Amino acid sequence: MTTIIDVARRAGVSPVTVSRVMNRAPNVNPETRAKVEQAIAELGYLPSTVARSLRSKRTRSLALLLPDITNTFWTTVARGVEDTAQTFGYAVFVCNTDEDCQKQQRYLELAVSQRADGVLIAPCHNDAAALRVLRERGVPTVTVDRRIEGWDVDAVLGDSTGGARALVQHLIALGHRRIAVISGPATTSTAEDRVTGYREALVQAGMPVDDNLIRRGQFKAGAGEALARSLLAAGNCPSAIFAANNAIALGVIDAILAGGRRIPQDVALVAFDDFADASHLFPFLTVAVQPAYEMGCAAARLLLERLAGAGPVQPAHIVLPCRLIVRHSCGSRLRTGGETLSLPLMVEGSKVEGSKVAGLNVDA
Amino acid sequence: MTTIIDVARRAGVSPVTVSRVMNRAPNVNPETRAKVEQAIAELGYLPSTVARSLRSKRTRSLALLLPDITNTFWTTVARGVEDTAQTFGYAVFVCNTDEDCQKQQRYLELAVSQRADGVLIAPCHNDAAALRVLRERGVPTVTVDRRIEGWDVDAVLGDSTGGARALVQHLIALGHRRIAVISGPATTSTAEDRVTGYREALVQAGMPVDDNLIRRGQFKAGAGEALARSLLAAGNCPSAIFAANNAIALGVIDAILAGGRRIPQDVALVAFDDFADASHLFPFLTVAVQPAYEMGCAAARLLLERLAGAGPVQPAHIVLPCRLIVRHSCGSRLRTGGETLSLPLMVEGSKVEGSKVAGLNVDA
DNA sequence: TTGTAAGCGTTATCAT
DNA sequence: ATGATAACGCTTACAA
Repeated sequence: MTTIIDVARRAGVSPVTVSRVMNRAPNVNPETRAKVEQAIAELGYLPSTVARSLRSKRTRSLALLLPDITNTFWTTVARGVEDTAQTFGYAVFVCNTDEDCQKQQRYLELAVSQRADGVLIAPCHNDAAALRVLRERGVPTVTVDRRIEGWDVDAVLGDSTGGARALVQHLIALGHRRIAVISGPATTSTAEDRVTGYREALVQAGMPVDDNLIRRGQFKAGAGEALARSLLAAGNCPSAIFAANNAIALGVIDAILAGGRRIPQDVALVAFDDFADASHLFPFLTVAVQPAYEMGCAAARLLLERLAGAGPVQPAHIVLPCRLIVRHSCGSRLRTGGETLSLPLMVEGSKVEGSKVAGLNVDA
Repeated sequence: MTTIIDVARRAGVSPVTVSRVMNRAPNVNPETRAKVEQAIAELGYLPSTVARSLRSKRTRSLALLLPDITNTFWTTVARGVEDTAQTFGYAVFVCNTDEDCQKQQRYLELAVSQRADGVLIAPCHNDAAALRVLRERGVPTVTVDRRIEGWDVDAVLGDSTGGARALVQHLIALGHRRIAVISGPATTSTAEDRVTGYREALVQAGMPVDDNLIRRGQFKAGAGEALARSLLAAGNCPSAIFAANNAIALGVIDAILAGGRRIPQDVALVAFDDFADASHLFPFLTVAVQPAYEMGCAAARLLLERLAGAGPVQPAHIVLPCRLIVRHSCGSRLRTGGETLSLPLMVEGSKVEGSKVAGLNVDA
């Protein structure tokens, strides 16, 4: 493969000069630059990032560890990260952890071995110990969508608590008095924040919290279905279910329909996250949508600022608001449309309570 | 960061010995190995793949270029590739080309710069010129889902022609006589193969082929919607539409419903590709499902065999069969289930004609 | 079985 | 503005 030396010879200069041209150094004679650029073009020279990285100690690459690359929420986050990174000349490795801490550990070690300049991660567990590999090496890190305990690190989050509260308030406003929640693992902040929002809505409405209506499992369709089945099989079936993410919602839909029940006539359903292009095909589903793409952008920008030595001194916790999309469905006929409400922006713990969401009272 | 020299010092051996231990070389004294392994553990040493790659001239990484990372078909392919690659100790960079040849070109150059050992690509254009960067450098390459013209390279494909034929035969068997197809760009083999299958089904049934019912655009929801709208707006509206992939199908659904029509009562719809977890929510949609995960696995395995110096001498063209999932829907009530038929396996042009699919005659 | 020496392709540093 | 030199961290080739 062509090297910088081949180019240098062809252009009649030293390798260092070629390097300068490649790196847009200012102190190069325009004529020399032209010669070199011609040689580069003629030889189709593409520099080895491997050699470059070894010498410069920067790879200009980021690692992005996601729990489920088949979930459009995560792929949308990934696009935000990639687009932003690319703007700054950074490449992104996307790694699929499958919510599996072992797999995550392997990928983290890989990221370190690859000498990624920084890591973006939706940790599969909120214990900071899992990120030790990064912490003890001082690898710049940003968590996405999830907080961790025990390491105050940059984080970009959706407003899980607020979104959950709004969804449950919506159900309450519709008259539901027996509402269940099916959430993710208790070891992820996102799952627990959504349960917290659920509780808050009930308490604020002066309703009792029945722990039997709070179920936890994986953020996966299979788990959602199993939990919903057991919930529906038990006596005193809830009139509404809040699914803590889109994958769970899909499973819940299965479970409800499999039991011969209808949505929302027999069991109402609200969910966190949307279903991308397919969203209009769920006319019955009111959802709290996170700004996935923007979350990816924000996380990448934060990380890149750190790498550039800029950025806030204190670790930043950026919380982006969710959009509540209220969908109506009287029967089962597919119908598009719905109303959109924006929840207020929240940054760094400056929670805005109440909001117009509390005033929701849309007919279903 | 800890280097091999630190480990060597700590273990009281030379760096080469550490290298031997890391690489599981056989000629290392068990006691020495133990010492070294302990030093590695104590220091938490993770070797630099950057330095390793520079010296060994192998990065143990593959580049995977996909047109749309938010489409579950592609993410499923990606998982197949990753799982297989990981088994062999290879990392995978996933790159999102967005069906944009310029973006693809940049990613190819990046892949070469990164010195990826091999490239898996669903080319956004069937002209081999776009892959020149790879070809002229002898980078081992496998195309996925799409063929290219002008470079006989390894390829792993779904049976687009057969799947399309089966879908259209299904519509014909149901009595449809005016069937439209909305396909992808004419410059992708997949789009054209599906149009070919469509034509074949019509011709075999002795039906006329009306070029006005053949529309082409992007493999995207927006394109599908626009094309379907213009199709439905024209006089002599088709009674059925064949959408050449899942993204197009979503747009078509939009267009049909927006026109106040129902599916399938007013306009029937069949599509290539499924919708992953959400598939059961499309009770009206008969689809030809490609074995996406297996396609990814097969492509990765083929590439890795090449890298290992094994594999067939001639470029291989592996064509995997599609599953036809026939879904029924008399009304608009959500209903799960359906029938599954397997199309015969096809490898390397050994097309199996006819098959039991021709005998399809399921009521809708 | 272990070690020494050299080099992979680039860039940092210093010199001119 | 340009070049000479060394070094990044590892593995290959060869020697002991």
